[in-house]
Amino acid sequence: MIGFQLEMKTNKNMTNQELVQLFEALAAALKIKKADLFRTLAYERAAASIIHSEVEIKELWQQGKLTTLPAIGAGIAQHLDELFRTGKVKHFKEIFSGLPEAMFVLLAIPGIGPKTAYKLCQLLGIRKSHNAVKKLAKAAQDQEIRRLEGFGKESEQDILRGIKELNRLNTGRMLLPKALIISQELVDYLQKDKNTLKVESLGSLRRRCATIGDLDLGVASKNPAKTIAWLVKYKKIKQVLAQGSKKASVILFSGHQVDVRAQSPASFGALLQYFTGSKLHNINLRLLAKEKGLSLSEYGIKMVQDLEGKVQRFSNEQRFYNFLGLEWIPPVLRENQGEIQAAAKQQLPQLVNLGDIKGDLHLHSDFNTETSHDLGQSSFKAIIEQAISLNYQYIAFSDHSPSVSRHSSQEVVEMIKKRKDYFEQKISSNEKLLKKRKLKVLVSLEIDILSDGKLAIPEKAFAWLDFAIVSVHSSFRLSRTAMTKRVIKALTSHPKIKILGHPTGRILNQRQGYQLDWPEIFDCCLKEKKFLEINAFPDRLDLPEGLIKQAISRGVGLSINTDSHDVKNLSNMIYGVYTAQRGWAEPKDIINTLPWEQLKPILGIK
DNA sequence: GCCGTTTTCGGCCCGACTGTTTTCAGTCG
Repeated sequence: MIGFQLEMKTNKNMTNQELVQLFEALAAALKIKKADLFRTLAYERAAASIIHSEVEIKELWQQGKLTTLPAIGAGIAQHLDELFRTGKVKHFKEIFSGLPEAMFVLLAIPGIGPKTAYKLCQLLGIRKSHNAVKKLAKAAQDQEIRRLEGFGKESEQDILRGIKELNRLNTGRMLLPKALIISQELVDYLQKDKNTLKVESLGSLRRRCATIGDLDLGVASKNPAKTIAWLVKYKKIKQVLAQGSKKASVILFSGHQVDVRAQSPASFGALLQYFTGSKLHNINLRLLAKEKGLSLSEYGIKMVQDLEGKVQRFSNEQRFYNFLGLEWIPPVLRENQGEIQAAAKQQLPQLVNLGDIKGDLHLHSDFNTETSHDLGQSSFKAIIEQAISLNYQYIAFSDHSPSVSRHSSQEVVEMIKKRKDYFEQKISSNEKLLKKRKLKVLVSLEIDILSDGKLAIPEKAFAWLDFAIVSVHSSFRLSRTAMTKRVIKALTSHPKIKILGHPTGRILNQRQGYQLDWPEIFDCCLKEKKFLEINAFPDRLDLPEGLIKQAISRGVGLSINTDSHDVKNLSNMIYGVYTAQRGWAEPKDIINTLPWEQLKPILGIK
């Protein structure tokens, strides 16, 4: 977790995010108190496990299933039970006793760990959390820190830089496309050096996570030290944070931190594996290795028994996994969601790829539907030309429904009929081209789900639609029960409604999305033959991967759509595909991998 | 404090880099 205040205070209704902060704070406190190292590690693992949980921990508690979560055993389960019953945990209070609350705020500053945070609070007399960062910044500016024992001029500067970095982190992580662009420029630069043999992204970027913190790159190099020397000459570097013979950390003028690791080509496969993570994936891979008497590192694999410590090196990652008796695991799957077990049984999914996508069912055109939402920017013509260049077999114009507050029900019907006539006319005037390029154009609509679950268009208007998407665009704060009822009511209110658009409503870095009872939504989709969207817009990526995996395991079909509001957004499809891959999706799980003739009956089109 | 299809006890990942040190502790990934 970054940029958040770690939580010492507890209550009966703690969310997963708050619990993660609580457990990280507990681990930090245990480190100060020099508790058993492995007990500390256990709390850190519990925090990591909660981060990855798709269900609320409180719900698991209500169902008596706390210990089904990895890294939650009898001990922590008992503490959580006390927490959810009484809002307090006696044992946690003891762990925190005697520690200043301010130190847990300072921990959010990069470069400051538990020991340093504690020491600074003690030596500078910082106790309260609300102004801790401010007080620390002032002490650093007043050059007080360099006079403290164990600190110096450099560490004082580090603290100031860290506080600046904290403010940047608080503004949110980078969206995936931006991270890809910035890293590509640096990849191009690194490839210009004659020592460079190969450059690859590492970490969350290589796993194609929705948001990225720092950028990590790995270089296979004939001379790692020279590669690092070449890197720090990159003209977009604002500051070199650390530089050694194998790695360097730098900050770019854009404010983003980049970590680069260089290694000889003979060990490049091991380096890729090691720094791609995720952390939990690697921990479990190492446990598996250990069972076989092997030890993994970024240099390769060695026999634990081998006193000479000879390391079996791997130039390629595939052989690294094979050596452990596993299929190569695609980076998008390395999130400790059962991929290691699946790889051992040769049962990894055959992931969906961009090339499998045969059409886009959620596009906004510039036809003015007099909606309260954003209109599309591009014309019919521009969009079909782009669809043709992507080799699509079908697209659907799914503009927003007309605003209900500004139109009578009769006006809405007329508007939708007018829109149908407009598209019919456009389709027929481009008939030759569409036929030649085998592109089917559908007239759909993205209909608002009103707060009571009614639709923003009257029943009559469906006559002018081939099918429809429904989405929530308002009243995000309903209770889970009310929201679930609302969505199910809307989804099942007409047979032409086929897809639930951006199902969680999340906007990355901006809002969390609303609460839904997912098992109920999945059941509804199965029973009523409805589909969930994987919205490929980079700040949505919605469904998130965890729910994709659950939906697939229940047999619910999905549709990856770009929700394009401009012709250039059609290329965002790849981000939806990455997200689908992270949710273990195969082509058979995604309805728009079907050729038109097979999709047609699924959408109920004759 | 967690975990186990050889274990219910005895393991638990480890190397790079930095700063302030005279040989190492703290942080990070």
